[in-house]
Amino acid sequence: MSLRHALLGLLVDRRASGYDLMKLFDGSLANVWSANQSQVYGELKRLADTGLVTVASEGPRGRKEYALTDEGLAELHSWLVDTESGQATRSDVLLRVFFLGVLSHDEAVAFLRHRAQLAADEHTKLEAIKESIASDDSPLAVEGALALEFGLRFSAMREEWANWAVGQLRDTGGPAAS
Amino acid sequence: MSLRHALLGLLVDRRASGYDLMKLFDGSLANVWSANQSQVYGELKRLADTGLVTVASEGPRGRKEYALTDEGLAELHSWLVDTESGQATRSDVLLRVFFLGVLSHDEAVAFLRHRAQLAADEHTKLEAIKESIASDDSPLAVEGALALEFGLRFSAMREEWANWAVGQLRDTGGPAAS
DNA sequence: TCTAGCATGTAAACAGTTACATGATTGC
DNA sequence: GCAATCATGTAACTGTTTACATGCTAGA
Repeated sequence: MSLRHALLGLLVDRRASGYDLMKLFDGSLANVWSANQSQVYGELKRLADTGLVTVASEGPRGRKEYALTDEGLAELHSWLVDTESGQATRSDVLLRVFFLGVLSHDEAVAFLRHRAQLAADEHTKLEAIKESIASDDSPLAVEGALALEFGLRFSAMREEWANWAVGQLRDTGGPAAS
Repeated sequence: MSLRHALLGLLVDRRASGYDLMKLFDGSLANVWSANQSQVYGELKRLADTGLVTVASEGPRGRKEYALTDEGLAELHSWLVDTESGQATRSDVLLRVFFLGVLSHDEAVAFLRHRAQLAADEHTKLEAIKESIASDDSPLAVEGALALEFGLRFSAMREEWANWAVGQLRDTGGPAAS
């Protein structure tokens, strides 16, 4: 249950309404976590019921501004420090790779080339973001830069891997070569 | 909904019962996708209702062996070729990285070092798997090798990134340095 | 006035996890 | 006979998505 912690994290350095938080998800956090409206409002209500956040003020249009409580900060802290690990890796793409044998050689190559292209596109997109945050001095800049670098390295890795994999298929004649 | 396609994929080169499929998930596919018993049995029933698989034979203890139908193979094929992309990246770890500012410098460093260690451990584990599959000549060996290489590159990348990130914290004094 | 954007919520469905429940068969 | 393993299923709960529903308010 990380959505809860994402909300707590966002409330650390600002108060915000559900609406504000949704925009933050679509903005700064988009490459890392996503959430939709239903989920955000529901979770905020639950967080308020549990006392991890409070309704700090109510504005026009029924706007409710939420603020983090001490309990909420404590919960966030323990989640951050917590030595979990039980992440059941689930990769849509690797699952497809596993069944590449069902495709013809050409189809399999096209699949991998497409993957390489998607990774390259993402890399370009992240480079652009890197340029833009280099100038401004927003909060989350330090942590954002760490996450960004992860994305850059990951997309580069994926592109290299996909190109390597195309070579592998060529060498072996490929799975189910027609 | 990839579980459905994982099942179809596993049924391509063998017939299997729900029980067999669960073991396949825990075995060959464990690093790529996971599924539990309830899910497998439920999905198989649904697949049979839709005609994507059939009950090929019934054995002792109520064992039902499922086989892929032509419709099932067609569905698998179109899933493989399908140019999706809309994968909402959700990274538990990067989410934590984003909120690293809540932790003290030492805690943040410990977090990243732990990440580096986990990645290194995974790399070691995958190296061992690579040795073991080099010898035997099972089906899925070609595709499995592609997925394995992805895992090796990814774990190496994660370890390098985490170590780099520790250096970044040191340079900047770190978020919320105490 | 009217549109765009602010703002919150509910309902239904799907996906996935955990726990419980049952019973047959094989091999020792 | 007993234990291990084979084999299937149900119920309850959590998380996520999609769609629907409602209404206010600021500004052109």
